[in-house]
Amino acid sequence: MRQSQLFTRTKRENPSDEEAKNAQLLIRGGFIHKEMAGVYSILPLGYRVMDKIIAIVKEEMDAIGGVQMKTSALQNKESWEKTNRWSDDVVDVWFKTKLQSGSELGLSFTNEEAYSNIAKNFVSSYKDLPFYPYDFKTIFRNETRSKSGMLRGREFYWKALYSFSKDLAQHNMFYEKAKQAYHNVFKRVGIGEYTYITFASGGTFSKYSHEFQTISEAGEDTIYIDEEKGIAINKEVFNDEVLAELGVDKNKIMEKKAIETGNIFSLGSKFSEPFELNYKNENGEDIPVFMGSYGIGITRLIGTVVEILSDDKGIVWPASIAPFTVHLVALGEDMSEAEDVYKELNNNGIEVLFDDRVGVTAGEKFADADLLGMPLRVVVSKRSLENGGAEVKGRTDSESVIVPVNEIISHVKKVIQ
RNA sequence: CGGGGUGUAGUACACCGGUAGUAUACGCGGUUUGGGACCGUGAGAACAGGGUUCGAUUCCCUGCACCCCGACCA
Repeated sequence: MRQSQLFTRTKRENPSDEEAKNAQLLIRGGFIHKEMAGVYSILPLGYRVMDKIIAIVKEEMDAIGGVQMKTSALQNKESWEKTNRWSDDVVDVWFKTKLQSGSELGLSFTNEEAYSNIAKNFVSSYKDLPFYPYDFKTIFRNETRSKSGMLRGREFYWKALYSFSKDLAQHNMFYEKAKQAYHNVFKRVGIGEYTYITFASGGTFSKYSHEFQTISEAGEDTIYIDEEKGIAINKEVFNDEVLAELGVDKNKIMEKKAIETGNIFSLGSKFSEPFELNYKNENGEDIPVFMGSYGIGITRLIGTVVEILSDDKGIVWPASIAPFTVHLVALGEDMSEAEDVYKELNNNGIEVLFDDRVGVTAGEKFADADLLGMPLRVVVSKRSLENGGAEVKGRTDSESVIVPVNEIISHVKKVIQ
């Protein structure tokens, strides 16, 4: 994409109405636009990041048997009354509205009811199980206080997968696969080394749920990390008994603030019972389906990556989710050589943002490249050509290297793999 | 929802009970051309309502918006 065609502009200064680093940088770079507190529109650059994260999550969900679908945002009252979650006294984050007829509706704040309701139409025998539908969806929560930019919004985008199994054993097999898939996701989006599977409160059907907590001062949760075991314990369940059960030495743990970037949860029959979501077993008996839920906040993940991986110059995108792999910067009036490089990169399937803006100084282009955070910066100018080609620099490198023009493609491919 | 703070050009900030200023961004002209370069010039602003006052952007009240702390986060 040509930067001259990108309608967004970078801003030199932080917005006065954002304190959170992730929101400041994303707004300054033109990745998002704030509509109101806790509500952001995703601009072209931000959309490319979101798109890549979605692709990664989709791949991992498909790999463990997930089947993608789409549940509706508008939800009818009846489904939620079955589980006693319609009343504002029980759930205080509802956004509700009405049809012209007067019927009440709600905007999805989660998906259990929607999926249970759908599954009821298709489950009748143990032979129908298990299955694992999931979707990406805008979720609405009327939070009393949104905060921290993209980390806690009133409208956000998530992936929710639900497992429908015949019993605990079948459920557990998938649950373990899901754990691994989640590890894969966080590793692939570049925050694996900061993210710990964390034991948290479990509810009726399992002692623990598992959260994926990414270490960050911007986080709302406090966790205790056992580095050796590679696990953590959420403060909400932290006590001597839990420590003993998990075999964690109290003297070897670190207390950290963390962002809950994902969670997986055994639901058991909590939802299948009120929906009478049963199947017939081999003996013809009605048995409630054993459910599990698996969520990842996509927009929260974007904020988390920025929160963790940025530096004082701007954002540092991991190559896997960067809007573009290469930020091609043309300096000087004669951009013909840069144009050729741009075409060549495109022809080789390398995603490139081409700073072809006329009359913008070198310093400004460099500052923008740092702020926008593409993994590789390639400068083509009179000087670089005199020096033997293009200057290639990784976002976090301090020095660039000269690469002959005819070797740029192979060099880029080698660096990003 | 409790507490605290803030609302002024697109953005970030000043000042002031009596003509609202600077930077940046933007338009135009020119000089520049490797880390947000420079000169000239132009356009552009007081959250809303009420009150006090000769006069309110400034002081007071109410509302609204935004930020932060806490509570909440099934």
